[in-house]
Amino acid sequence: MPGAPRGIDDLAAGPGVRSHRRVTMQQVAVEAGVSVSTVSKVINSRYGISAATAAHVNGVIERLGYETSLVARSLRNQRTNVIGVLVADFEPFSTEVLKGAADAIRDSGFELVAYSAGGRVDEHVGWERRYLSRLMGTLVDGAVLVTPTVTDVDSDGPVVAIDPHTGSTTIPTVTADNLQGARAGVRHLLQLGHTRIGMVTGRVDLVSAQLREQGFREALAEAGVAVDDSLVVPGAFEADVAREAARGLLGRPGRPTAVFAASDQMALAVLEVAAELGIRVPHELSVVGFDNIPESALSDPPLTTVQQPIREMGRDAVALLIELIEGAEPAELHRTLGTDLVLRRSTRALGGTPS
Amino acid sequence: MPGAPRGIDDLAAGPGVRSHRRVTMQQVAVEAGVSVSTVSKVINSRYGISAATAAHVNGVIERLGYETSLVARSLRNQRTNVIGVLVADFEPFSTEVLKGAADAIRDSGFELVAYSAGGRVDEHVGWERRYLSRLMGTLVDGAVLVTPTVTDVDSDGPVVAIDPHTGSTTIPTVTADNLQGARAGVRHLLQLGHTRIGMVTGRVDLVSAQLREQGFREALAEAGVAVDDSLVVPGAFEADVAREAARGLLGRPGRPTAVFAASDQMALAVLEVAAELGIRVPHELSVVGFDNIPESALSDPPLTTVQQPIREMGRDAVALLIELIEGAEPAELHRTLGTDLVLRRSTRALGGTPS
DNA sequence: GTGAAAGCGCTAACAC
DNA sequence: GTGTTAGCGCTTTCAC
Repeated sequence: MPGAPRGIDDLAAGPGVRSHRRVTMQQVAVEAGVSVSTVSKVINSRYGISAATAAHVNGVIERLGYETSLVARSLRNQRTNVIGVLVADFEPFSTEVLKGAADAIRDSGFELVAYSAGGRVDEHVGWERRYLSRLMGTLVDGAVLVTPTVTDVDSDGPVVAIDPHTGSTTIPTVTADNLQGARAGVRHLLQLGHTRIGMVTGRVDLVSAQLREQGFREALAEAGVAVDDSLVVPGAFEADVAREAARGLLGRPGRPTAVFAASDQMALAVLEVAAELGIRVPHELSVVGFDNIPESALSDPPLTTVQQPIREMGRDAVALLIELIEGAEPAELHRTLGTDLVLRRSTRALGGTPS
Repeated sequence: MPGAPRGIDDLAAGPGVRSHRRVTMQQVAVEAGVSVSTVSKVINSRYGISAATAAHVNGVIERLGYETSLVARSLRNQRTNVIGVLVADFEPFSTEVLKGAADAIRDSGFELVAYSAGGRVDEHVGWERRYLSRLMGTLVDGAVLVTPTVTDVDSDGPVVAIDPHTGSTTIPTVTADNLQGARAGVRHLLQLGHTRIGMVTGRVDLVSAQLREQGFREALAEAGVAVDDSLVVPGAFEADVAREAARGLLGRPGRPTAVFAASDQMALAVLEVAAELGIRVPHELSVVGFDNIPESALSDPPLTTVQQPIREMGRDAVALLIELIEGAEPAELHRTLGTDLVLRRSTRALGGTPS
């Protein structure tokens, strides 16, 4: 019984009838009086279509406001020309990465889609794996994993990790020179005469966090300063956690004269806590961060920090991923970008004269 | 066969041998010795499956690491349980929105995907329309448009706009009380004794920008202060443009004693230019922003600004969208959230004594 | 309880 | 040049 009021039926009733469902190629074909495959060929500029037909079909497409369904096309083709970026949450670091990724995507013919675990990372370690298998090969041609919670992803397509998990051996990575960076940051503190230096560490499962702590320890050892482990507190790369840690660190007697935080977000938290406790920065406390996120330049005082080229990392990761997707053999599968110490006003010589 | 950890390769014994492609339901079915439809029923917990079969199939799924293809499922079902957020670029405002959206998505059963035009908005006005028709009804069940470049979207599904384009009549919107907010900001300046007040305006095609300018003019009129149109300069909600505008505004003789910027990003740019020109803030220039993005609290001096609950706007937009998707009749289709003046240190009484 | 078969919207052989 | 046909991986009647 032809009782179903479906869009296609409407259209079959006569031209010009617009239903509320999305316009399909089928409808374009009927409306243009040609076959679906002809429409498909017109859309994809395949050979073997007369100019007149092409023009006519394009007219109908225009008139009906037709756009190809990404999903249907993806199911049919193995290629989708979409790159996915998987981030745990939208915060300053991942946002910078996203900007870099967007830079790299420009004029590449790819589109960019970001998936967020919504900050629920601790509850769902390994969420990337699930997302990856549901998307890869169908929705995206490849993916960039930002600070992933998993080591190896047995993915069905190219994957590049930014700031990878510890022990990632197989997947290509883009990362900053965390060891050198941390060393430089701590050396700076040492040169200013500080010896009682605290550290707020990052997410223990990330290579970057481990290397930053290692750099901290090495710089201290190099200067013949013994590490006081009670001054090394966990911050997990999260502002809240870092704030708590900073309270413990700064609220106690014999507090450090300087703090190295494994990320700017955490360094900013240290700054806040210092203000809260009436500890003047840099007069009574020097603080060095890591990342050089935009916010670090705007803090009071502006943060001395180890800059890593986050945006460039996003750009490189996507560029590398595209090479992989295109089947090229990239020269290097593990790219490490340099870090620089950015001197601002949150550090100062121990016992220095007031400015 | 002992010691074969590659489930997929084992399975490839039959027809359709393709080693590295994703695991399909078909493969699970073969491996489990059942039909595809049975596997589908197990996955979707449909009735009519024996506990034994379910357990067995689940075991195979586990072993093979199978995950359903989002694309294939989307093509078949009308529902995808995915919500899309379309942003022009990843910057502080849209990122805050994204965070709010992520909040709202939690435990809703929906997933969140962000699409970015990659900052190429000016080149591609109306990009949302294209994305929308390619995604809606297939990839996403609904979408949130952040500061869209288009008025009406003849979309095939629910759409909610945050900070909409001028003249949007049909689509539901979530927005802040821009008029009141701007009035409050400018009144604050007037109360401090300023009368020569400049303004850096926003993207002219956005309702928010227009209302902020209107609020500026109304507050001035209300105080009996004539608007000097040469003091109203376009900033387009972009830091670069605002910087240029600020240079013109502050570099000239007879510069204003106060500036109201239609966004924090632009206010921050004004701060930078002031520093560049050696104009001390707030001593020689008061600055009021709009948004209260995180960065505004960290500037030097911290920015006095009109706060709009960006994150909440993201949350509300998604909540509203979900109602729409679920077929509910939302009580209100246009939600306006309150704004508050946040007093920090970038404003000061005209001719006030040094602190 | 389970399987066979149709079909979502699209593309790519291959016919005509 | 253009149409016909066969699926991509999945869900869902409807038989058995």
